[in-house]
Amino acid sequence: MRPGRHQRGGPVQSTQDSVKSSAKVTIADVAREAGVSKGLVSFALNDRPGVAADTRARILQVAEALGWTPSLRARSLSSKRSFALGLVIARDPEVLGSDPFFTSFIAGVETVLAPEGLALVLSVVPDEETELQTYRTLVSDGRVDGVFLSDLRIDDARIQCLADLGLPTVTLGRPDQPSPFPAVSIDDTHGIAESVRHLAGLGHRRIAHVAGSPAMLHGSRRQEAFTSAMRAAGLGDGQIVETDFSIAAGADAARRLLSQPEPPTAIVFANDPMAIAGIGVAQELGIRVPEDVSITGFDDIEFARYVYPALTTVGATPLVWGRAAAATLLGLIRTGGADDVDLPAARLIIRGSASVPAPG
Amino acid sequence: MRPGRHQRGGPVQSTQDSVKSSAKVTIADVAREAGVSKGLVSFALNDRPGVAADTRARILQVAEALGWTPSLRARSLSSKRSFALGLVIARDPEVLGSDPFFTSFIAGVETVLAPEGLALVLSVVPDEETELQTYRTLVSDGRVDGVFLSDLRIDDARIQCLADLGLPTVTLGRPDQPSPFPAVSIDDTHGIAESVRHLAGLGHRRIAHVAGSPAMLHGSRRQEAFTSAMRAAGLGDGQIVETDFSIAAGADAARRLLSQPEPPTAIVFANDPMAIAGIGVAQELGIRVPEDVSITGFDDIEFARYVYPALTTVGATPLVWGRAAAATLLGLIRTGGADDVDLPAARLIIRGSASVPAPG
DNA sequence: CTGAAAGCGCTTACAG
DNA sequence: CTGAAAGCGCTTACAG
Repeated sequence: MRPGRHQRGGPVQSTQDSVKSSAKVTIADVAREAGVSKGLVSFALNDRPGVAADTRARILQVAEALGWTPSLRARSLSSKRSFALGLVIARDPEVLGSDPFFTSFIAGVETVLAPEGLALVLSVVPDEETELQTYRTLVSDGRVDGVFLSDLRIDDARIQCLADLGLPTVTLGRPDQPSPFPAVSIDDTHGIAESVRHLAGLGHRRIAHVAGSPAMLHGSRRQEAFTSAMRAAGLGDGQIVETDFSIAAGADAARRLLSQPEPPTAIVFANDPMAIAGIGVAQELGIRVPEDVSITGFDDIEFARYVYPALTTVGATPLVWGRAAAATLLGLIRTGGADDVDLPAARLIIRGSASVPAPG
Repeated sequence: MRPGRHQRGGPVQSTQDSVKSSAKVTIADVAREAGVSKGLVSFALNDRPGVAADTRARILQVAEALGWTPSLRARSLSSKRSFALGLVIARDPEVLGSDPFFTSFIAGVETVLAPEGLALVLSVVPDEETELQTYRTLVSDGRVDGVFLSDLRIDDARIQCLADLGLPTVTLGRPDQPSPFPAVSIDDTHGIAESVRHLAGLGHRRIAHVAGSPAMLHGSRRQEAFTSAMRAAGLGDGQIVETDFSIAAGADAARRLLSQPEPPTAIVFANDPMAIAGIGVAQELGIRVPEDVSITGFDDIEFARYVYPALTTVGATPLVWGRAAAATLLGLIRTGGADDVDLPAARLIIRGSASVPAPG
């Protein structure tokens, strides 16, 4: 079949012309039909006080009968709202693809937005400068009524930027600086500490950590959690290799750690994709998992259950996080304030990739 | 630290009041300052003919000086456009998370939308009925000027729905029915055929296929490609297990195939996540990859390079696809018509998971 | 080539 | 509790 040229409204014919004609009903039609003013229809629609109960009922009934849907565009212009929330993701798309966090997070967000008639505007940008520019454009275009701020960084410049823009924001996690925005957080240090204790309990002494980026809050926080858990277990500081959270960097780190004269007997990875790459590297080097080296991850992505050996990891709940963040942002926008939310800590899920170290 | 309550505009103070005051500049200010009518400013902004070159230059210069950004909301209301494109994804979020297709696709879309000042509205819905309802809402709200239709299905009801709604659409792949919409496609049958030929060339005779959902166009098309390639190689029809493309189903299928008395010596998986699960299952069963069973995938997700053995697979290019689809949809919206686009066929990428079968 | 005016479809004070 | 009117900030025929 050769590529062809398509015009709008081609071979497939519309069978529902009623849809199109009914799309033209306006508030004026409803007002006339109900015998009231447009203003009153608006009041009834928006549940504002000052409309007699029976009048309101009649208005809503007429609206229903006429198939009236208030024009979002007109409402936006006059009320200066956009009925949409924004999420800007600044990551290399290649890296992004291997991290299922955002798709689950977005699915969680949608469960609260959809029933409210709100939309999600998504941007994927290559770097922080573009991200800041995107926020400015989003605000000057009036595209969104608020945004989610993810992947918090050390001294995150985006917080001041969003505060300057006056854009209602919810941060995913608590920033390391004064922030005017509510934070929806999940404790991830607990899971790292649990991982270390689990491995120490199995008898491991040389435990290494493949950390995420120290410039990112969850990277540095997990690294700190690792260090203090190691000390608490009397195992010293433990060897640490920092990465940018990417699979490639995780594989490199694993290769470096396992190629040493005295390699660790266990490695705690800061996320699942790196841990899975770590399993691959070990196998490639002829090092058995978990007999020769135990491996743990973080996130519990779906792959974790299906690689071999199945990955012992910390279970994050991005869907729940998305739901909570959306509810909080909505509350902030509607009431002008919102409380911080602390989600239940992520817990260790024990599978096959960690076991007692081989003797010797 | 205890959760606290946040008000808008808290401790962080705005340092750029100019931003806020300049946000109030309207077309009337520009018109007055430039000594012309609002209409003429609008004409100049939109590059419409009928404005003297020097007048246009003066207007744009004044606009620049005043820091005027035309109000998207006002433009939307009067021009009946929304300056946004939509993507609705109907998948289980868990399954979605393991498939990096959409994040890369979206990144590709963004590269063309951002420079045009257009936004992407994203919806993740649980099922087809909700998806259809989402399109209707998108249209009646005037949220988007067009949408991308992905994951094409056999007898896809969404095409008629979108045609009825009169919503400009680009389909990812060519539907199996008359469609009024341009299609942006990538040939994936070629890659499957290449996989079969590669395996046959290595000496495999018993080759199985873990197919995707037969209700989905790319699932059934890849399956047909497998069958005809097998016949062309004189290897019969080959054993086929159908799945829903999920990792879990892929693992089940692999387990079933490999637990037979006379298991296949090679398995062609319809996507990478299932193939990776297949490698895991084989290892779990003590079956060596590729010595005892060769495995190939489809997509070339990032993980494919980092599992062990690295996955021989077919390289898809979702980023390129996103770019082409966005360009096509834009063209359709602006000119009322657009040509189909055929992207270069996905090609086989040879890595370590497929080799000559063990003798015997 | 340019201006004055109506219109897009709502919301929101302001009167009564 | 309800109505009449102005306003949100653009675009678009219609005149000239």
